[in-house]
Amino acid sequence: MPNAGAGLDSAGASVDHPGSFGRGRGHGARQSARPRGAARARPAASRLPDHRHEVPMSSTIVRTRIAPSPTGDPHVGTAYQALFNYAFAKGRGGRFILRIEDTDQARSTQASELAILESLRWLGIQWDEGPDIGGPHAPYRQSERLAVYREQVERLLAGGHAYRCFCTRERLEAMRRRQGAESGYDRACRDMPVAEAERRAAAGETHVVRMKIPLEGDCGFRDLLRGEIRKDWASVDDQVLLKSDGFPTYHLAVVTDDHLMGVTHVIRGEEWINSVPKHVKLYEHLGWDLPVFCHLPLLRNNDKNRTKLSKRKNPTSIGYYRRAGFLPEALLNFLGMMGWLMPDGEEKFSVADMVAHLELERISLGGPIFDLDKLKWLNGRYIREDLSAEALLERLAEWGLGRERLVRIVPLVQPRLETLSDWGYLTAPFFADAVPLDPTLLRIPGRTDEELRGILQMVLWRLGALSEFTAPRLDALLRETAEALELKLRQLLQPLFIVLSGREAWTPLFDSLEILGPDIARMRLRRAIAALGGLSGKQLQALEEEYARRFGPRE
RNA sequence: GGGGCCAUCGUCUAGGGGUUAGGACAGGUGGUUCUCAGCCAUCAAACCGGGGUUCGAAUCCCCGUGGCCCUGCCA
Repeated sequence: MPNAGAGLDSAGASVDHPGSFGRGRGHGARQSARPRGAARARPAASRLPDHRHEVPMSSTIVRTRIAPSPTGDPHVGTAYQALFNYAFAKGRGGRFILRIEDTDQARSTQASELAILESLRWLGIQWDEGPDIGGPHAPYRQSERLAVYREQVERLLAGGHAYRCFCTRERLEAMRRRQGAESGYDRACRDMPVAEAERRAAAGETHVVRMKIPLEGDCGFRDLLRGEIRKDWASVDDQVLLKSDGFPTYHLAVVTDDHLMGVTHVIRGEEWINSVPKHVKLYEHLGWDLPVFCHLPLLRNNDKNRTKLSKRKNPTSIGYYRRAGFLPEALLNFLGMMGWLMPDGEEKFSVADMVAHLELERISLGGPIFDLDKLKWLNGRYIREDLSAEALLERLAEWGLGRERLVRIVPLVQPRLETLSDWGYLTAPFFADAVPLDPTLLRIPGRTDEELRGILQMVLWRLGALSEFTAPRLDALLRETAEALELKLRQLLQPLFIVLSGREAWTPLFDSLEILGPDIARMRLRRAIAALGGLSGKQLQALEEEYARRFGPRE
């Protein structure tokens, strides 16, 4: 039993009053710190409603948020975090907020933001405040709140808690090369006289603003699932807060917005634990109360080392699951099952069940593997247990058998139909997830299998970089790709027909690809590469270089 | 390299000082069935290792080991 309250950083103590640390008398207390068994061993009678200790101020309404970064396809990890934040807030009569963290100007795109919102809507996770519907703390897009962050930066500078740093990227790179993988920034600008720094800044010299991290001592804070966590300041970097483009980094933005938006519970991925000390320090310097921190385990790949879920090894795009025919309620149920189960152990449960029964402290901490087999089983249960034939028909239409989609397919097959009954065979690839694949058919004359794998990988990357998945764009992209790879168009397209349809001939590729959609198309490419033997890390690295040479840098 | 976090069947998990360590997916076998799926039954399958505390440790503590994450003007 750690000596809880005593050693805490002063800021840390403001989460709860010291009393909530020990599992003192009777009720209340004990759920937050969970040094093994402390929380779980609590008497059943106290399980129910007592959550006062989780809220900084007892009168405050619970507010949680999902804060995705619009830099790619909507990720199942985002849905996972959203689900727990949503269920927790709703279970406490609270509010759930959607905030867009688009502070990376280079990578953020509007298309990605729209796709993320659309994916969450499809899942049925409804936010109470967000960039599309507004709310009392608008705007909910960080790129529109730059003045807010700048104000905090000024306060930090004025208080001597931050400093301007004029180091160039080149210098930083050289420094990192010199000191290897040791701890971060060498703090070269930390002791620059303020007058000099202000003069240079006023003269328009580009610079960033960094946080002044204590040189000694340590920081303690509490995680709802793990109890107290301590970290030496010596292992914390003088983190950049404001980039030279005037945008904040995650750390400044998240602290500022979580406070200003009244977020009471920060429920997010475990990957952030190491950053909490910086955040704690910012809360302290800015004079703000800490929220409750709750770090959820990371979803893992089904590989030997259980690495963090990645699109390299797993479908991670919500859009893929949608197109592959998973029901949103099954996907949510499955995500909810990652680390948590209903109190009675039932595996099939709805979001409403979760809202009614979720207790964050019952989440298990081992990183769960996102196991497609179990997801399929669960999805099957929903299909056969919850839907009448009539309702299923409805779902099929919504999914991919609706008139608006069929209307697009008909013109492609019409020239190829001898009888109406050819329809089924010809269009089957539009309505499948995977397609039967005979790898022996996959080849490009004059190229080795390894070269073919590389070509498919580069096509995969190119498709991933395409902002608009439409026939004309695909046409242009694939012609350009063939040329860059020194292939005739038909040499490139021929294997693509096989990869995408499982056949040597199909409906016209560009149009078909558009209808098929990026998620399924890219999945089939990945499966084909795997069927051909896959690519090693070394090969991928070489391909990245070749790709950069031929098409420019990726992402 | 440094730091943080984590550790029950192959997988998701229950159990948190005394249990035949329970359930589910996947796998095996059998039943039902025109086939398959489903459904039912059944089998196999786990407490990372070593110390300590204790009458008793999967459970509490320590040390290992392993895994993950962080170590960016990404988030």
